[in-house]
Amino acid sequence: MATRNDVARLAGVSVAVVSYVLNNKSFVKEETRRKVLAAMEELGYTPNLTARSLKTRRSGQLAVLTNFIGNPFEAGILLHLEEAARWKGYMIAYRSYDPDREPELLAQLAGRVDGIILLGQSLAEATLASFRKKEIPLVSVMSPGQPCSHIHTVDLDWTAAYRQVAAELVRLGHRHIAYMGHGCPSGPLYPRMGAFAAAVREAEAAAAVTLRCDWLALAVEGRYESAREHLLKLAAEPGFTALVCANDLTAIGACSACRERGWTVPGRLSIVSSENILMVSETHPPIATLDYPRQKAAHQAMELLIRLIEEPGHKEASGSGEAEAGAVAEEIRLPATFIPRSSLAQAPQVP
Amino acid sequence: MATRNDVARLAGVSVAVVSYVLNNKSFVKEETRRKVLAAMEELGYTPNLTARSLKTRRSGQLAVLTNFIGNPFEAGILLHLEEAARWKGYMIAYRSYDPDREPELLAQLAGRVDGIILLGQSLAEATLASFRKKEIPLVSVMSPGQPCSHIHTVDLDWTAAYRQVAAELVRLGHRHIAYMGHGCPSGPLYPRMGAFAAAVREAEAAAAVTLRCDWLALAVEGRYESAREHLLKLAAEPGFTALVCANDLTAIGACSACRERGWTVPGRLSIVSSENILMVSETHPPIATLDYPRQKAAHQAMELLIRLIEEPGHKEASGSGEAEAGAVAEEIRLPATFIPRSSLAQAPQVP
DNA sequence: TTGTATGCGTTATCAC
DNA sequence: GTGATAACGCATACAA
Repeated sequence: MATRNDVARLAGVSVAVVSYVLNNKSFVKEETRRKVLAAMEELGYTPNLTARSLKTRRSGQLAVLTNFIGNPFEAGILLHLEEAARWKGYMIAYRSYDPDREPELLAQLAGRVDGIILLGQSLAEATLASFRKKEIPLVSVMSPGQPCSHIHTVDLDWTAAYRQVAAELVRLGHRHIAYMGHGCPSGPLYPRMGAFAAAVREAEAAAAVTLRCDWLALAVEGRYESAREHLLKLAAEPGFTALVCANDLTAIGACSACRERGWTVPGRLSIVSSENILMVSETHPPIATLDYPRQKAAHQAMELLIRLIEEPGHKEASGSGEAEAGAVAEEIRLPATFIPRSSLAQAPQVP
Repeated sequence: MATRNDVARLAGVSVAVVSYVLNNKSFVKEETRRKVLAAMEELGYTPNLTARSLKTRRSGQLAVLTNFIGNPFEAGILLHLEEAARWKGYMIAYRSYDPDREPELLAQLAGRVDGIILLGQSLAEATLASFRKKEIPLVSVMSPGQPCSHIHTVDLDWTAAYRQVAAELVRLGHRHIAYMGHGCPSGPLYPRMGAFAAAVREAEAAAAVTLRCDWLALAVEGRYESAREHLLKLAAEPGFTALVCANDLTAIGACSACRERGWTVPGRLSIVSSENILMVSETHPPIATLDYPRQKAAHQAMELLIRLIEEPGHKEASGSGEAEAGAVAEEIRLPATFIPRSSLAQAPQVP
């Protein structure tokens, strides 16, 4: 609407002075500053951020990519990401992620965002290379489903977390455990399965027991329905007494499926979940889970991303050459807190 | 990184031709087009969207403002808004809304977004006037807490919706009903209270009965805790047999509070909720609720907003003058579907 | 302390 | 069919 020219004319100064005032340069005479401010006020002037971006090559915007914001877990992370970004003077450009639309990604983001936060998505190497070439840094909250080269990551220390869970299950006498994870290898739930497997092996060694594990991979979406179907399959194998879920939505579905089948929780089946969204404390019974410190994860990721933006060349940019030796991806691992709730109990005696 | 100039040089053409190719002008010689495309490919060129915005005065970005994306309801709307925006070629700039930061709003959004979606927030009149002056259209999904002048709105037809609920409650013998709403008049839950009051009056007239209503206004955040506290207060008044909640999060909290107090649902108390987020079908008992067609609401709002952007002067802009006669705010009302579930039953006999 | 001039990467209007 | 060139609104080096 009103431009810097209009302000300058009204205040009787040059356009440069208006800029100086806007950028709080201290050398502007106080009287001039007041005149300029008055003019801006009168015209209802606001600087055009687009023009500024063009000049400064900084948009002040950060992209957040996730494929399903409907999960309160992801939404909670977005909440805290936005909060952290705002404190640092950035805005969030939210865009859902879909592998089919990945080719467009670059064109839609390049020159519009200063950095990118991934929520556990894995990007094609070609895409990653393009972003690196354009020097758009990228940080992932939650490890990408598939290992991606040189992606900075903030995530829970899943192995340590599941170590606690496995130990607790063993202590309570559970010997046959099912893990309900996610079949889609590009999604954020995938790495959790591997971590659980590792934790189980350690637990066996430590407690000198043998655990039998079933791995249930959920089909892509509709976690509730999938949880139901998979529980049915499991019902064919009567030995198992505990179920560990890769996320809370799945656990809630499993819990509800148990009720439908007449299985008591934890009488027949103990359930332990992961993430600790608000709802799992309000189910019946409340579900034991691993608390994922979402705020801390979001803030650390944001801090890292902004550092990469504002101190270029610090990491990644070795600049020239093909051997990106300097490009060591930072990997921040957060500790989880195990939240015991009444969905977890002693294993029932099996005949 | 690579600019249009680089492409032009490499392809041995002028910058204009590159533009022609990008904009699919048909008059470009096929051979030239191929040369240009090859050059773009080789350089990994992507048009700078910021520069384009500056020139075209269109950013292709739409702001979404909400104050609590942690609620799966709001998150679900965001999801569908993004979806609709994407189909139309727009991106979403997500920003949390906080009355304290409203003054900054204009400066952060002006010139960066082509339009704004509010999620039930009410803005100060001064802010609204500024946006109108800058011709940034604004559509609200859910009615703002406080009536705002000339804001286009898409929301549920709450009066009609609660009419169904009230009739059902009366039919089941309930005569003393509590409504748990939201005390904060600027939030999206506030208008629902008024709608329920109206519906109750109608129900009384229609069924020739007298209903006693208690109104419980929740304190700002932490709905679960608030739900607990207010239920305690209600306990002092033993007569009531039904509770209607303004949203599902509240209802889940209330349900859980009942369990703690040893009140059975629906034996002692029937609960009806509003919104129908995924979780309320998985609680124990499942909670009867009003389904809010989030996708439809989001899509209609987005469609309206984009129409306002792309057909300026159609609405609002009578352009000059003070009497904004043409500025009739559109108000789209969606029908709700009542979802009966087992949290709702016959009223118990009271002594 | 302030003004002038240049360029950021586009689009769009002209000429040629 | 294609090539110069002038804006868009801002930041800033340099001159005054």
